[in-house]
Amino acid sequence: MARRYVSIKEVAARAGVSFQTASKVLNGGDVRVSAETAERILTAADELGYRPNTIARSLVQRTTATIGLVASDATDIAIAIASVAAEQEARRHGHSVLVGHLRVGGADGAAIVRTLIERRVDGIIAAAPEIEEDTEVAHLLRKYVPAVSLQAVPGGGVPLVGSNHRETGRLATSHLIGLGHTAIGTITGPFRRRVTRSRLHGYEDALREARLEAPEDLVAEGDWSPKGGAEATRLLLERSPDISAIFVHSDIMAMGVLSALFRAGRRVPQDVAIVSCDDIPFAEFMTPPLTTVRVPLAETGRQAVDLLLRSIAGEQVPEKPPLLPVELVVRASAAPRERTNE
Amino acid sequence: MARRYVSIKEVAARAGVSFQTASKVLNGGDVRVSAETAERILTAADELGYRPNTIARSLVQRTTATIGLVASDATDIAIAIASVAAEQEARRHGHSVLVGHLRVGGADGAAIVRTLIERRVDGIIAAAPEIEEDTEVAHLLRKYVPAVSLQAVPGGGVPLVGSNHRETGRLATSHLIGLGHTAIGTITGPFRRRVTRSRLHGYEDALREARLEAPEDLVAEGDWSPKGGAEATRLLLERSPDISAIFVHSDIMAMGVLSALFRAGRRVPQDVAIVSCDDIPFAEFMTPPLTTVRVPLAETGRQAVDLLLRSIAGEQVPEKPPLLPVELVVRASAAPRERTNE
DNA sequence: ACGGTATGAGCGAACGTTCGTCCAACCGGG
DNA sequence: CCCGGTTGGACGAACGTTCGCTCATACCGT
Repeated sequence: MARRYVSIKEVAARAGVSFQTASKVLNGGDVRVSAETAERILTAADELGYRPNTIARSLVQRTTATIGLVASDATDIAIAIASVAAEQEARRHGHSVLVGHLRVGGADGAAIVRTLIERRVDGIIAAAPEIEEDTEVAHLLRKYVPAVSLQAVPGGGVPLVGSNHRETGRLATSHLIGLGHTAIGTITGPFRRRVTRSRLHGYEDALREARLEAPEDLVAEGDWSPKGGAEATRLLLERSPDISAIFVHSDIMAMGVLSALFRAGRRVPQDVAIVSCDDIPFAEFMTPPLTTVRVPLAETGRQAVDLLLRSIAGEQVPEKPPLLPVELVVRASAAPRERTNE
Repeated sequence: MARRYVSIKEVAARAGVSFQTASKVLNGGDVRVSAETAERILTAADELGYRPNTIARSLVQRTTATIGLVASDATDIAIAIASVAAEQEARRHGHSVLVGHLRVGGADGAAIVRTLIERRVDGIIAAAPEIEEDTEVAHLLRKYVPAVSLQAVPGGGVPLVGSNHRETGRLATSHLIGLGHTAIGTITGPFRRRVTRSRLHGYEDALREARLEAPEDLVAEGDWSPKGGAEATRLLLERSPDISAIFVHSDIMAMGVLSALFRAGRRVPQDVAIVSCDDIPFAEFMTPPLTTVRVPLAETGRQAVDLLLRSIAGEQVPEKPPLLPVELVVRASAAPRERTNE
């Protein structure tokens, strides 16, 4: 194990040139160097196993080609998909990604952002709903570094990318309405999350369009987890036994919903129709395959990076770029309402 | 938006001291400085919003307090869980994490590792089965930087952490045997993966112990995806219609298995018993809840960074630390064999 | 043969820190 | 009144690059 990096000076020495000349051919742009000298330097570098020290480079260039990603616990598949896509997109543009995953609760958001800043990332992507109300994070993001957020930032000033959540709710709900359902419940994310409220608005929009009522006891709050979905389902069933359809705010919660419905002896889709949203990779392998509104998760991650990179480059980016479109994917979990008992 | 970092020199100037003195109180250890001077420096730093430049620090200290993580597409939940745990553990120890997610196929492994090295990470964690046979990656890991791997590394020389895969296969299979099953199939990961072969060995161990045969047509190769699981299931059903139990090599594939079985009209667990492994968070919310062998994913990630950190600190770490134990979690997807048709 | 222009390479400075050494002033004791 | 020790702080050097400027040589056309 060598375990000692060789510097450009050693390469230069071996090639018999000044280290600045070596620098030019090894990295710099304008190579005003003869072909043979260049060759000599290159082979010397190769023989020595030279790897440029980007730390030193960053110091002089004052940019690190690194972006920071603060994400909620990426055990949440939707977040993971966006994160991975973001990292790959960043790498495609020559940037690396420094990640920080919030602990549950998300109280360490500011701490994470601070270390990212101290490491002089060129920009930060915030992909963590938990920090939606974190004014300290918002302040850091505004003050120190270009940033793009996947969720609202208190006080604004940070471009927001994402999909059309309201449309998501509307689409899901009107699909159920179109199927003949009238007693349509919804199992939401945490109420204080913007995305939840938007989807809820979409749900209400659809009901209103169809002149249906939206009684409060048809909505139950979940927490994005299967367990929360299951609990909310039990609550809904108890409060409104005649419910025939549910719009669930995430595929992962839908797993819990399916599970709870199964245990309660209600068949899906015959007794209860389910439409959820996200369209995570295995939505089609649930039992039954999930009808869901596809949210462009990976695309969101990529767009965030592209926007951030433009912002880093000094371009003026809109604070509210167009929302990404969503699309209904029809599978088996939602069927027409059975009117057998009329 | 200020967007310009203030350096320690500006802080020093404002406090009326040399920048080296400011450095001492702001970061350095032995503060041979009067209380009032220190106070003055601190408030100056605060007023100016000073954030140390860790890039510069890294340059002189020749360590970055950063570890690199090369992971397969963390859309795979198991990988995601380990990654997140690893990052949090690293942060707990004051380290940041630079990630790189392989593209499908994993051909860019060496490229990722190389950029990690150029960024002078203090160590690297390899969490990507795809690079199991990548000799170039192996070479880089051995030569340049302390590393820990979650999968085999060709040529060795890199500590390996992980759980007992063979025991996993054995445990799952003997649970099925204990339930009275004799025609037990298995749906594996890709054959060329070490983990697959180990679990397969465990499966065979269990069959042998019970003096059961292991006909080749009872094993079908999957690819870790639900889709692959579903296809393998159809194949198995076709080849051996009398199969009554299946050991699946991952919970995610099990989703596809469950789905395919459902479509084929086979009930789980009455007609076919399923045991899989991993115990991902929503295994208990599948229909039916999955009996599975719990693999300590998060623990693995944490152990990897602990080991790596020790290795970075210069400690000699064993190349084969003890395998983490696995444990059977009994839920509903595996029931005793029904002998109705005897 | 001469001035002008490429061409090839050297060299000083700077990036923002940390680390160790050096120095001045002060203090107390004999 | 002088001397040794302590305290508080300054200062040079180094980390490994990039960047821009300078300079020597060779080549070209007239």
